[in-house]
Amino acid sequence: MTELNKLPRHDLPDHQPMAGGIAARARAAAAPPYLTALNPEQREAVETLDGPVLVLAGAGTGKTRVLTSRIAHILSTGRARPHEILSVTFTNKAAREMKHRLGQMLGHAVEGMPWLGTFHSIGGRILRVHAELVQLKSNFTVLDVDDQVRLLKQLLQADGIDDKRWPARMLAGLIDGWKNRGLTPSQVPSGEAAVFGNGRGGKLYTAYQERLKTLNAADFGDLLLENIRLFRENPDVLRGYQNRFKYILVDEYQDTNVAQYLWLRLLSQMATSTPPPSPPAGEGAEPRSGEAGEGLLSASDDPSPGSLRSPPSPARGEGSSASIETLRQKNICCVGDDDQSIYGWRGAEVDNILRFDHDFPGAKIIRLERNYRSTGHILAAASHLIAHNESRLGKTLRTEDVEGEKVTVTGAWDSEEEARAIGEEIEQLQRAGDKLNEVAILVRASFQMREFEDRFVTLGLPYRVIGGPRFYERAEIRDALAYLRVINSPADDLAFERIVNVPKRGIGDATVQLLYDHARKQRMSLAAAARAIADTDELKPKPRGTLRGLMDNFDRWRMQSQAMPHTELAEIVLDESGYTEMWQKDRSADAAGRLENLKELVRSMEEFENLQGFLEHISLVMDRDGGPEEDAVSLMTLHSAKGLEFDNVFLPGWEEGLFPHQRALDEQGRAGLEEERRLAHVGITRARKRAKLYFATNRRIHGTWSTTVPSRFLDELPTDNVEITESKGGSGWGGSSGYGASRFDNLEAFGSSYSTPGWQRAQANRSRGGFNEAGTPYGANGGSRARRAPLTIEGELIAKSTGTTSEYSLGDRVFHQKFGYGRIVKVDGNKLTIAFDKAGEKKVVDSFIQRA
DNA sequence: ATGTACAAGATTTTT
DNA sequence: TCTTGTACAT
Repeated sequence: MTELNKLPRHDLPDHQPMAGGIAARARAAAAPPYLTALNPEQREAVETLDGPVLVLAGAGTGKTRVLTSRIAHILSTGRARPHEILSVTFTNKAAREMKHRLGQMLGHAVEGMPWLGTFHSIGGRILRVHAELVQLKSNFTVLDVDDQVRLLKQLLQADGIDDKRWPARMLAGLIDGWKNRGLTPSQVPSGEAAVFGNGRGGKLYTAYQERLKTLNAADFGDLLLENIRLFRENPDVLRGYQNRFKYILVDEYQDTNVAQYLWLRLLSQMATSTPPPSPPAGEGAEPRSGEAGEGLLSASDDPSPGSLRSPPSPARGEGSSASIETLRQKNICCVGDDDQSIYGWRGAEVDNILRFDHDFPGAKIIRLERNYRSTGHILAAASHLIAHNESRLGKTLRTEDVEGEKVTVTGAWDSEEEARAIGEEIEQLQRAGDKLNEVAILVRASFQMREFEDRFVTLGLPYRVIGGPRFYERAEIRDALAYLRVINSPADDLAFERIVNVPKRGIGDATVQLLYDHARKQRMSLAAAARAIADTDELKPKPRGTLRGLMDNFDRWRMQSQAMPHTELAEIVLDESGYTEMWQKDRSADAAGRLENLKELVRSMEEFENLQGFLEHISLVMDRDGGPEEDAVSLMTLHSAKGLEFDNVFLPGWEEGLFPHQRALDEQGRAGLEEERRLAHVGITRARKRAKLYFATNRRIHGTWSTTVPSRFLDELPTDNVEITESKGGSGWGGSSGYGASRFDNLEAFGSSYSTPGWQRAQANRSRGGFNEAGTPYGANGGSRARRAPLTIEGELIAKSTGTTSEYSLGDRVFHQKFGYGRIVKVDGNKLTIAFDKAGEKKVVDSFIQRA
């Protein structure tokens, strides 16, 4: 308890004024300031340090503050040292915010907290340390979505699957989903594995994993899945981490998926729970991820078998088995809000939070229900709306703030008028002295943004789009990174493929396909294949020359990278490859900006010690700090608004089909509707002072105008807290008649149609697969393959000279697709010289021939 | 190998 | 409506 006490008052978060006066000061002398600033429920959440704790924190109840204070408290009571605390958040943004707040509270002590980050970044770190145990090299590359899809495209092509009917994106989504649910290839339910027909989905998943190993790569899902496998197969490693982390803190627990849950469970050594009671969904409900997680567990070695799988003991101990006693119940603290779970569509499992006390017997559940953010009307409206959800734990948020302004609902003739009306209201706020930084427009789908952008441009109103394409996702940055990646790890196929013809050098699809065929057959990387083929007659002289030139360039750069600072290397590479030149010649409007971005990239490399370190950072963080912000309206989707707050929040597009989104309804049924409602709840609760909802009667969807109907969510708002206003867009309509007649147009008239959701059909079509036969553990098929496929960089060298001896010998009669029949006259490793009957003597690689 | 013409399809998004 | 990707011609 040292520097914590010296905390200056202004470091305390601002929306929750400290109780003033002498009494408060007296208390402050007794307790450290990070505790006195808390209300009783928050304080309980901070001070309950022993055993598992679930903090059910509603919107705006200060959950981040609870987490930071809790860490401060752990440290100041000397229960753990900074490096013994594991704190995971859901996004980088949240991790940064957390670090920032802790920095204010703890000063430089934060530097000693290495385990503060996201699930994936921490999983990635653990994996790098133990890479050899999962058959990777520690310099493995982490594929992003784009790489992932391109790799899958190759696999599909090799398998003769039409990308039209079964796009690689779809397969990527499937594999992602499986990984989120903690399923290895052998555990994918057979029904789901059959998606491409004939169990092909599962086979492709296996092939994909094999290819990743060959390339010494992992995708984001692997960061956790491989981690789980690592822990399972190496109890000593697991034990090490279990001992290391004395306290585990989890933010946004409602958004954790099964893989994250399993990872946490292993680390915290919790008792195994039985699956939640099967949902009352009726006929043939699809297997939900909760069960899938159990499948994973039972299929492999649960560290604590038997006794714990029997019904969960609600109370700890209870005279039952000693094994529970011996279980170290970790001090895990999860913070979340079931009403803010909005990522179900990508595998988040609300059940995780709903069954917390099953997983952690004796868990203490603390509710934070005092909202410090919103005024009375706003909170009441949001609460009333969310109360329509059936599956929730239920919290009653309260505020001691003033009633404030009512939530407004405004109808507009069309989306254009909606934009105009909002634009005008914002200008009015601006005139009244409100900061634009305190204004946000939250849309359901990103296509809605365009109209607002157009409007703001004409008005000259400064705005910023949040969650647009990020820095590291820009094409030029990814290209530049690809060059660096190939230098850093030559086996990085995806990077190689990306830049092999950028700038254009005349190496087209045909050449790449040839390389790919060879690489796949030989189980080597594309770069290695390029090297092997560059010496043969498979290619025409021109592409062969360019290819060899490119490989030589890479060799040289790789050599230089040892000798010079990596920033300098980057400049040289971009220059000599002709990449900079390409953009300089480009006459389009954004070329200059791209060049600027490239410079920015080189600048940002300076912070890192070497290329390797920089690339590692990129693959895990892929994020950029926004510079200082000038005063501007924020425009973003509801999803990216989670965790933010603004004085004034505009919520356009509350129409059936858009919000709730039709697709959510079709695909997820009631669950989808409830998630949409949670999204609506999140939207409204972002507002501190004013929440303004809009709906348009006509909206252009994909170019064609269609008439829309106000969202059912509008009808679910409490009348007392809502005011129905007229559109100020002033384009004739909107005044006297129409929507004003009843509450929102003729809502009642079609209200009954809600009850016939199309989702039942959708759900019936789905497979109700059980699990595959308890299968081979993950990676078991790696053994047969490893012999011929040297994993990484070494593979290059082997392919280049000898090592792999050809299975062909002198004099063999062979056949070649292009050159026809011939006889082998020389063998050099896997390179053969063949006298062809028609084509004469050619050098080829053995993977292109077969015995005649 | 590359440029152009047309068709299809178009939530939410982090790592 | 507009973007993206694929088929076709150069």
